Amino acid sequence: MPELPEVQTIVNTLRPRVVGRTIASVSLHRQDIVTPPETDLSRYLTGHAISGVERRGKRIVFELDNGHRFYIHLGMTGRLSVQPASEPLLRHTHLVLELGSSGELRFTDPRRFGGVWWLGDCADGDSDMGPEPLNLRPQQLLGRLRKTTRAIKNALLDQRVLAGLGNIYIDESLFDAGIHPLSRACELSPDQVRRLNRAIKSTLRRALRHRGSTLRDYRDADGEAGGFQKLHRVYDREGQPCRRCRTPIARIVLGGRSTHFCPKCQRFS
DNA sequence: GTCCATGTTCTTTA
DNA sequence: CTAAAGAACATGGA
Repeated sequence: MPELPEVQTIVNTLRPRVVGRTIASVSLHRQDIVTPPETDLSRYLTGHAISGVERRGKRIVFELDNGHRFYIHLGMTGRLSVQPASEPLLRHTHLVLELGSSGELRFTDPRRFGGVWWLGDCADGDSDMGPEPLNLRPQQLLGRLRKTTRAIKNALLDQRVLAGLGNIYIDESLFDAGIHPLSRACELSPDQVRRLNRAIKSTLRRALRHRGSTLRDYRDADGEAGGFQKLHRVYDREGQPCRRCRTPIARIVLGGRSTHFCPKCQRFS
């Protein structure tokens, strides 16, 4: 469910409700969502205040008053919500942090592709991730894309190339840039890369303005759905007319994922 | 029963 | 050896 716009919206809604709060107690219903596996989360978290919440790629990074950090990744179906303790727990709620008068921070994830990663005082846990797409220079993008012969769609799915894009926003950005998803990353012209860089930023900014896309599960920390799915131009629109030229949107499978594009607006080159 | 799903990581192939 | 493709993970909805 979560790509950069959804994760950022969750962070924005979470922040005012958890920053400054002290974790009174921890209940972990499944140890197997925690990495490293033997981490004693309860011992590390109980009694500490949350001093900050930030997004890095698709990760939600929490900082404690002692400088220790951990992050939550939502995988495909993960949700974070802040609710009064009196609200019934959703099924598949794996972690609950008791925050006093603020209520409880709950992590729910049916498919369990998500989880909690303990970083402790480790300075960086993100050396394996690419740069943030919202402050990216076209020259940087060109430098990273030039190193791989993969289809541009597959290259952009790789979080080591760019951090935060996923299946929806890649399809939407490639449409905006007029680039065919099968184009080899290393063969894009400097002009195409400039257009792609602009398209990624404008797509993400528009999605952020609409608080992300809710296809099924996604909700922000207040339980609100996003609205950007109504503005998708290609994602999940197979067979429907292109909003620019009326040609039916095509769907192919790339990197094991559905890939949507307009065969006329995104010519193969 | 079938196929599909907003993601990542491990394994296999070339 | 490396890069890229494919399978696997777990659950639920159509």
